[in-house]
Amino acid sequence: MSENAEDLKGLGAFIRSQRRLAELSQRELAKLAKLSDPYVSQLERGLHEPSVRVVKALSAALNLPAEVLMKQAGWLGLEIEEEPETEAAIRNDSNLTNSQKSAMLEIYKGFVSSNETK
Amino acid sequence: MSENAEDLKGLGAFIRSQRRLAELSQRELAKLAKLSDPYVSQLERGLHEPSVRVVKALSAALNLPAEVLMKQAGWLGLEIEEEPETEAAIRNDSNLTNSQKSAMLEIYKGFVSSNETK
DNA sequence: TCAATTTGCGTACTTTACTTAGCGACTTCC
DNA sequence: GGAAGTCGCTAAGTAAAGTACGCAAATTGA
Repeated sequence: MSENAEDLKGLGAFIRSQRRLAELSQRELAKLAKLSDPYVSQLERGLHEPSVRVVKALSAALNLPAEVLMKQAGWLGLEIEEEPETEAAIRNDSNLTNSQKSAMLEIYKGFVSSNETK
Repeated sequence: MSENAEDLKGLGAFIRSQRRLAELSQRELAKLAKLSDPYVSQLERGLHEPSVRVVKALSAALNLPAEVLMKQAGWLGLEIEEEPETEAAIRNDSNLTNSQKSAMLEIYKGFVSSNETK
């Protein structure tokens, strides 16, 4: 049945990437989420299935909705949205002026197209 | 901070009511969900916080969407909130590399904070 | 009436989640 | 040259999740 071992590795990799994006060390994230740092290390390598308590603490520390982590863990059916709707998010963001939106969209498109020609 | 002790009892009571609604004994439900029957008994009385694996197995056995049980356990926000969420969209965008994400996030935060002091 | 099952639960045990302590491989700074 | 800090990780322990076994109080049914 191959099991959820793959899901665990996926979740771990996701946590690691989000932690690095937030520029946090394992110890810093552990402190924010009130966990031990070796356990964060073990989770990132997919050695354990975290409890819901832990997932909620991690998502809070990483400023992510808990649903996103749960979905990564394969715990939630896809009924929770979340597509890479970056462009739409920028356009709909009331915290940005129109010219700021244009600037970000241009930067974004530049990044994406430069990646495609890789 | 007795905290989630109430949530646990609520979840247990909910499981029990759903099980009876389906006309199942604890042993039958346990077999369907591949659990031991004393454990089902313990869960219904709120003695333990089940893992996600167990919640999923129970919801499948009871023909309920997992989200319903998770909400009963207080694990899920009541709905999919989502504000602007531009940051989350950027972070989740698989079309961007990590350094590109960092760059866009920095630009974005710069815009937002400059607007606030206006 | 009285076996024979079935119900839910107490208890002791195993397994897994999670922590405390510490190691080796870098850095940084004197 | 170090000392001193930080990084991710291993190893060994504790605590909590989950199971195996059995018991007493209901049911069923002859």
